[in-house]
Amino acid sequence: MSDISRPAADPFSDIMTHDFSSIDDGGDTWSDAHANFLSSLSQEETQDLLKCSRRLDLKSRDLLFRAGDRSNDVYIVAGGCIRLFQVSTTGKETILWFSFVGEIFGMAELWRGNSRQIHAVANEATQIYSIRRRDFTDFLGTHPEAAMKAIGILSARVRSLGHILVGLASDNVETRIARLLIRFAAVSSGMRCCSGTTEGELCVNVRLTHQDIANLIGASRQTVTTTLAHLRKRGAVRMVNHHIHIVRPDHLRRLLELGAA
Amino acid sequence: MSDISRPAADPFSDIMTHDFSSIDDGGDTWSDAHANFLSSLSQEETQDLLKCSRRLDLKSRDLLFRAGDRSNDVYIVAGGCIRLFQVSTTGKETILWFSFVGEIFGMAELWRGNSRQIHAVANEATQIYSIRRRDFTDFLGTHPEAAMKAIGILSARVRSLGHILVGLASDNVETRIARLLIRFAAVSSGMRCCSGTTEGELCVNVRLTHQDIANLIGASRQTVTTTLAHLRKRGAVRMVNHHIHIVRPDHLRRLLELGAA
DNA sequence: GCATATTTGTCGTCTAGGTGACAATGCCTG
DNA sequence: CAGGCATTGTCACCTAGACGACAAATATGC
Repeated sequence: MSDISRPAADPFSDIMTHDFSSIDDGGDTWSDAHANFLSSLSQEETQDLLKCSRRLDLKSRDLLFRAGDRSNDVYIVAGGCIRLFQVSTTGKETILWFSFVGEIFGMAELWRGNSRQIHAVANEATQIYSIRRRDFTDFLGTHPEAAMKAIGILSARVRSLGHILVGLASDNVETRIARLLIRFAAVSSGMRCCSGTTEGELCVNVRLTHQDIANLIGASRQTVTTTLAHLRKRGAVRMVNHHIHIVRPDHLRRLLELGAA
Repeated sequence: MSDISRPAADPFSDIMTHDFSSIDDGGDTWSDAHANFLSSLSQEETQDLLKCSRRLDLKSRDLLFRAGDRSNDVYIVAGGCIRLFQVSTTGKETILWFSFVGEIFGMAELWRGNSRQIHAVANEATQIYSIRRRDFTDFLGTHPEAAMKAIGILSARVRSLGHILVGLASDNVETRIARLLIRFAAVSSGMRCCSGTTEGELCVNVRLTHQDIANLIGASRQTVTTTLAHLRKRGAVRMVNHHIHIVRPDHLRRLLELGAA
């Protein structure tokens, strides 16, 4: 495996230095949607929250939970990346979310009571803080500031899902890919690229197979391969060390503004 | 206009008696997603919240806010129904949400600061409580219980949007319509149907044109018309007073379980 | 009660993109 | 280092559903 998104030796130092607040992807701020919950808390809050957490270490592809599970914890990514997805009755996998360092996930299912709606697997070697439902709600109850932040994060997710929904309903595959790449570039801009970016280039610093992209945008793997080849031929993106670099961000952004080509 | 979803003379009495908690739509509980925020609050909380609210009366099709607006209020539906949608660059309208009596909306955009992401129009004559951002956040800060409920509602919306997303990515139009109808039947089960339902029948007590349905499920109006005609021919649904009755709910549910036919 | 606008229903026609089938390449593991 | 698995690339084929264009039926405002 390449060194893309390699978990930091000490995940904590990583969490504390992440800050994407200045990246804009035109309209929605991805950094906002993928807000770093943990680093938004004060030292004290962080301590109060993590003191009742368990650490989990996951290897790539390890399953954290599956739909139907009773597990009722909230999780925070300490290092690595978690893929959250749903499988339809026809067997098709749809990726709903990637959770990166510092992000909290599983929160939306706490208030449902019974069971998980989605699947969560480690997209690479990943470290997790696991917090029991009860501990987490207690924490929120006793830390109003943190509760507000939780509301902010859920709000961001609502907005983000809304955007994705609109895109899925009205854009063609090329546009959906363009949007995805720009968003992921914004998320991963915090981690410096293994092989350096040329001026003006954006690095999509996440390990994504064509199948992953297909599952993220609701398309078939073949179409993704073809469309990506097309974007490459036009010089909009290029492959570097098995991940994508956006050569001309404005090129892709124009694609988005124009809608379907 | 027919008497579908006619706002009650006194919206309050309506709000207080609504309770969909027993309706299940198989998997997700629509009633949960469309939780009645207002009636979930205690008498005291309700008073504290509404004392700083303004009442707005909207005629059918009145615009409450549009994308880009600076308006930063949260709203609660006192009577009627609000359509929340986004328009893509190509002019295609995607409906993200319908807010019914008692529901709160606009909340997800409070934490964004700058501007509205979506459009909101009255789907019929509608009464609204409008609460300023500041008042609302203060309210949440001083009423932890209510803050928790807000989190619960946002969580439900996240789950619901996730479901819709998965459906959009992997189901065909017929399945998406079936799912939509069942969900809306569950929501509107609280209001009794103007013309009575036969035993075992469900009434989709919402005013929806084929175009609306198309915008909700990401399809073209023509396809919706055809598919609905098909479902009618097969006896799964029937038209009563210009709204839809689900004659055989289990028929539609089977459709969902099987996935694409 | 009339005129206009909106909604429904039904055609062809056309295409984006799904599907299946392979070969080629690369990668990880024993 | 070899075999196996995952990923990419590229076909040819096919179909769900978009789109445009109507006519008919309804609703709504004046």
